[in-house]
Amino acid sequence: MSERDSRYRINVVAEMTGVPAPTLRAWERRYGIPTPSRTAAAYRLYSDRDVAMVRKLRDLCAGGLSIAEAAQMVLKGEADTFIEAPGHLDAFEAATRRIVAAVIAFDPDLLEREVSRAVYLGSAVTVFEQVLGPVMRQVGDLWHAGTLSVAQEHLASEVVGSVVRALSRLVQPPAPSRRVLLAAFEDEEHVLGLYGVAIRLASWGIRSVDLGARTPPEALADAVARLSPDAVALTLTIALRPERAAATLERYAQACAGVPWFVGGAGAAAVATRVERLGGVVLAGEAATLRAAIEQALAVKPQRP
Amino acid sequence: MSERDSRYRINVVAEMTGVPAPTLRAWERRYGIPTPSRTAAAYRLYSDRDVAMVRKLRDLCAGGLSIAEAAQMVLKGEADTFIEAPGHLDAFEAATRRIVAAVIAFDPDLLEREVSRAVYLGSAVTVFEQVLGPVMRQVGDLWHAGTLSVAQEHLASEVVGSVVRALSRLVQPPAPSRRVLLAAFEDEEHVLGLYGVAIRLASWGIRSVDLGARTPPEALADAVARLSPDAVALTLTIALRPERAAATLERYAQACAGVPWFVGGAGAAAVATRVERLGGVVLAGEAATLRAAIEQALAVKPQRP
DNA sequence: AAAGATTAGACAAACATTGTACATTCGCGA
DNA sequence: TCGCGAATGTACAATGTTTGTCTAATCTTT
Repeated sequence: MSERDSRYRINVVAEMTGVPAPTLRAWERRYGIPTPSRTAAAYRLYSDRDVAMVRKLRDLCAGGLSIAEAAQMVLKGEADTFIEAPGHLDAFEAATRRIVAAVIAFDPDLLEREVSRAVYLGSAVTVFEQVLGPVMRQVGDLWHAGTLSVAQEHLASEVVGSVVRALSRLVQPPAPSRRVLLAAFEDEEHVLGLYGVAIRLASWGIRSVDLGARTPPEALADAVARLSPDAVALTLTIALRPERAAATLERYAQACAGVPWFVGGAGAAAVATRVERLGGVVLAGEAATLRAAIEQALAVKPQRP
Repeated sequence: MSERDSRYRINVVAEMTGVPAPTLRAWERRYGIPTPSRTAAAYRLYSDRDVAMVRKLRDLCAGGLSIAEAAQMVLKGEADTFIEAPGHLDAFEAATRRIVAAVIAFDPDLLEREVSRAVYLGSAVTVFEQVLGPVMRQVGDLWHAGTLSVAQEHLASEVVGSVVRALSRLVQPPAPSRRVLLAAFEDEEHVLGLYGVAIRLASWGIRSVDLGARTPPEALADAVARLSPDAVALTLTIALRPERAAATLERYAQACAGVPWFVGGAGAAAVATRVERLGGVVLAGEAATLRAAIEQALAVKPQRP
């Protein structure tokens, strides 16, 4: 390559990779990786290769490995079977891109393969938050932009949806734990977010019961009455019809009578004030908000007897 | 498949499987299963095989076995033969009844448990045909009869649907094989039958690509054009609006231009004559018809180049 | 002189380990 | 129907490991 290898000082590398300088030194001291060259005055000079190595280590760690194992892996050259990131991307971004590319190419086999592979990239929560969630967001965007056909969007939803659903069932904590009821508003077809919530809840030891898409308020009321869940989470990505929004929300609020309830999803912000007036909680930032809200809600109501 | 020698720390495994870390240690101590390798500092390192083992134990427990029995079974390698165990019809019927009972009782935990247990009763096809299919039929009937609430129907669909979907993905034959495109009519929400078809096709070595619920004819046309499948199978359980039925069917028929296409499901009989006039095939007795029809259709069109 | 790098060592938080103990739960015989 | 004992998940304590960060003293670059 005619590319003369540029050299970076440690703080530049820290900036580029997000790994603090002291940590970089610690990695070198403890695992001997990377081993940058030095100036006459012993200042570290990282080559592009070194930087790529740091990125690889960082990604492997994010995937659940310890730094010691990651280092060993990279040293033994095994890392490439595990992650093939084109240099400047981290593993999750790369996986996301490959999956979206498979959707664009309309290649179901490739899509299956890439999605299955992504599942091994880390814990369920990580995979959902870093890969499958973003994939569906991008697919949605591309679809709205007219880049993707309806068929492509369907295919992506089907494959990714089924994997996420399977993941969410796989990680369910054992039975005697608190339970959250999940459902989508009526006319709401998108339930991927619900599975994401289920996965996150599971990682905090909370089970979820999913009623799925298009759950009418009467059904929700019925389920709440019979199951007495510790909370209810609803997803809303579409826009409620303005003239009926108030009535609809009220019916859902009544269905949740006495149980903490949350509304999340892209369409939640639009109804935030109404929801709050009805005693519900709107999940804006999702992950962070959810954690706080759930903790607060479940702290009040102790473990079921 | 590629042998991955990834190694996971105990907490990662706990999150992946939903089995708490202390329990994992207890299982290892008491039943010697799994026996993860150790780091120099005696930290447990679980391989993918170990993780799969934990999942199997977990599932077997969910299916009603004690952990001791499950462990013994997995150790002796019986867990897989157990799958093909003697299929007395009573067992299937009993499982069906227990699952329906769980739906009626509105007990999500019991439902999960019974469904998980049923999965180990036989091969994917058998389980679907003998248990999960009948369950959904009965649930549908009970719902129509007003015995089940909407919430109960939703819950059953969600749990059974996700299991069937997972099954159908699990049994997909390897890539270089003939391919059938599956989709539901627009406005059609019930896709369970499609997964059943996918499972059956898989047992004959045919892959399927699923576009899922509410696939409009344009999307189908797009998918047919891009994927050139060997056949298309559509599901219809609802009644098409009479005044639009002819036009709708025609659009779907055109979407399938040149490819053998089938219509199945409870609503198929009602449009049988029209479908046949348009060159499609109606699947009446389901299993038997499907086999014959598919064989005939795919015999004409050879393996894709 | 100020900003930034170097080393070595120390430290604390997070996480694992083992062994023991405890509380439920469940099946079985009384 | 009542308890008894085995089975099983979980808690606790004491100890050890891993790893990011911090400190102090010194040196280089600008």
